[in-house]
Amino acid sequence: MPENDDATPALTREALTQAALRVLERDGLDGLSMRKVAAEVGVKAASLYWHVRNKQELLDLLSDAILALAEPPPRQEDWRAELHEYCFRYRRLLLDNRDAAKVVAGRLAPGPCLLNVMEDQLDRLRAAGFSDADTAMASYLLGAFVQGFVLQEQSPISSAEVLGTSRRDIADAAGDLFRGLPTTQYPNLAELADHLTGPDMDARFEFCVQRVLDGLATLLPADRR
Amino acid sequence: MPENDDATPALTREALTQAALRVLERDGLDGLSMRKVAAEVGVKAASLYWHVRNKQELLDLLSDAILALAEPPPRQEDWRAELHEYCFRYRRLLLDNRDAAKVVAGRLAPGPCLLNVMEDQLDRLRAAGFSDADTAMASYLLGAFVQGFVLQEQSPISSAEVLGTSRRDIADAAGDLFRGLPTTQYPNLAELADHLTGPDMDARFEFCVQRVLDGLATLLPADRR
DNA sequence: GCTATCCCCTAACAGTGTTAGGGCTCGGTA
DNA sequence: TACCGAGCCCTAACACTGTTAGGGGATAGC
Repeated sequence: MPENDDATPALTREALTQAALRVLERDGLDGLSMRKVAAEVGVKAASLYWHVRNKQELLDLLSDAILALAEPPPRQEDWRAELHEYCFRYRRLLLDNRDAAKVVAGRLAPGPCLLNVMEDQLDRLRAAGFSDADTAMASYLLGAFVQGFVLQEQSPISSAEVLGTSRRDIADAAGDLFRGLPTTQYPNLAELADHLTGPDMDARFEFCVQRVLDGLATLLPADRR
Repeated sequence: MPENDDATPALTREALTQAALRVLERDGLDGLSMRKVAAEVGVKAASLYWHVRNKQELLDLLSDAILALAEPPPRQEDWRAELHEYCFRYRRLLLDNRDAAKVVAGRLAPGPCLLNVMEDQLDRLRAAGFSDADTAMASYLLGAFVQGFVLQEQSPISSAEVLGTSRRDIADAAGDLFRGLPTTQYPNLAELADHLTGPDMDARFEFCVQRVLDGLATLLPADRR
């Protein structure tokens, strides 16, 4: 009976990946086990190894599946506005899909979607007027920067897991911590406590993106900045 | 007999951390288990939980212990050279200690050594002439950037674990991959293959650091750049 | 000598990734 | 029609993992 109703649509690598994506969203990366993914598609764990070499290969597929959700921003005259939007969308993508940053950063899987993203990125950079060498480097910089930012942004504060302190409370607690430090030993931390903990992550990202774009702008001939 | 010879120096959190550091160096983060750390100090796994709440707390200690190895560069007149050296040393630290980037990036543990590093960083930025608000943001940017770069740099290429392809061969293989892509669908990737895979990581980091520093320089009044 | 504290132990639980080997159900072929 | 091989899933198991409960021996103070 090759006829299978669409409720259980033929166990393919694609279906496996989508199931893994659902488990990831529900239980996070730490809760993503082969047994759970198998259960999600109505199958036992060992069966997955017929379709996938090991868990890492599944994570590679997962990584590419997440990148598939990326929607490149419209092309614009203003290269800065375009790259700015590009960074913001990339960060949004990593924030909106649970543990996406960890999955994508964990391993560089050159799947088709990553290639598409890279191709698109290179095209925009060249259109902005960057040289071939600078384009290649700038692409690397943007990727590493956004991933690094989101990873940092999402890394849990170790002293704050005791209670379910929300994100806002964490900033307050960190502020208190900094302000409470001995001013003789940590004068700058104490003095800059408000600046260190005040701006929310959106504002920080805005700042950082602007700096990186400023840095890239210096590579362009003056009339194209 | 409270007297214990220095060969087994009284199981403290400090000794535990150092043992974990050795296991990390030997077996990597994936191979770092409570049982191995316990064996390293000549004890059974359950005993660790007397000194440490759980594995995560041990990783927090480990993170701070790695940061303790950081040697801040000498102060300089030229703020650019100073921050440049700062970034390079931070990257070196993360590269020289196995899986250090993953450990440090995994969780933000505000231990004493992290506070020291932050304090030092803030001091240098202010001395360079940055405003209080910019100093706080720049510190965040530098940390996220370097960590992101090293994490990206160390993330294994998924298609390359089949054989023990060395780092140099990986670049070659990636070059071949890019060049072999259909030029109609991936013209930029194919055309920039050499630029994308050619420069080694040191050169890429140099490029990226210079861009970030350029971006920060725009914040300074013209006479202090 | 008693007690309390500290520190380590054994044993176990529930879960992990992964493999070996068995069996069922198909499509194609003799 | 009978067989065969391939494709796909299964059970069972192995060697691990983090973590907890509860026991026991040594030490210090009263």
